[in-house]
Amino acid sequence: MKIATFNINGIKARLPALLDWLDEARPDVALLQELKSVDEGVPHEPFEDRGYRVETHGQKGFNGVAILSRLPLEDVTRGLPGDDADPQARWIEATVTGARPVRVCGLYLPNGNPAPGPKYDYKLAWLARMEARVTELLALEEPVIFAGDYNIIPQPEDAARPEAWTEDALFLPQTRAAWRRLLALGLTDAIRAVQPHRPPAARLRDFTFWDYQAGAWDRDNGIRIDHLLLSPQAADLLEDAQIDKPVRGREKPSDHVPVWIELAA
DNA sequence: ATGTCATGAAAATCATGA
Repeated sequence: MKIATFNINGIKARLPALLDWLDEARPDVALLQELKSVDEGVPHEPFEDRGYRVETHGQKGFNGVAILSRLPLEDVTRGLPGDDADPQARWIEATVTGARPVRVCGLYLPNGNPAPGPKYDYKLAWLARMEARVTELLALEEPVIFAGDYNIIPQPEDAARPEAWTEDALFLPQTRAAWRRLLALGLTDAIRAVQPHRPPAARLRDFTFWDYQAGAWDRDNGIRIDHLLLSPQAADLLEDAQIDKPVRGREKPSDHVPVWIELAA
């Protein structure tokens, strides 16, 4: 089972690039973020023509997440539990069944800038709600995937220029501490789990986002903020994890690229 | 620092979010 996450930065603007990538990458499941559209604005036909069922959790203008699946899909839920008054569409779950069932959670974590401030407070509160939901799902002792745009740079080696991010909500100590708490619950960072051996001082350059501004892509001035975290039972099935970096260099690209895993499931 | 992009409301520019 191949599961991908991709922040597309607008379903309307990105449809051609998204379909080109789907046709070549052929993931069984694609978790999309930043639809920037209501549910009714997401076309189904181009995906259904390719064998994908479409489940969306949209919002006008901003945010919005979706699950595309070529495998049987059930028990779809929308919204991150823990605050019924939160109107932001940033979380969707479903169970997909290949050789065995896998619970997939697609997430678009708040950016949090400027920090400090109310937006950063929302990011930290959202992370606390996510910890609670992760804890619930881990108790099932089943394969579970938490994939999406985390808006978290976990470590200095996840940025080309870490010194430029020290005051940023994506890299502040509290943000990184919340990331470490997630891992401490028992989750595995898929990209880091399968990377080839490198010397400790190596610049890893496994980036997933390059700003549109200031020639960031041309300079490879990127950050790694799109992640797939795996429950222990999912990590046991992990066969591969890759970043589709060349997608960033194509025509009319998103500022993020797809990241995917292959599971023996 | 920003050399950008997408969206929506308002009305062919601007505010917002990233």
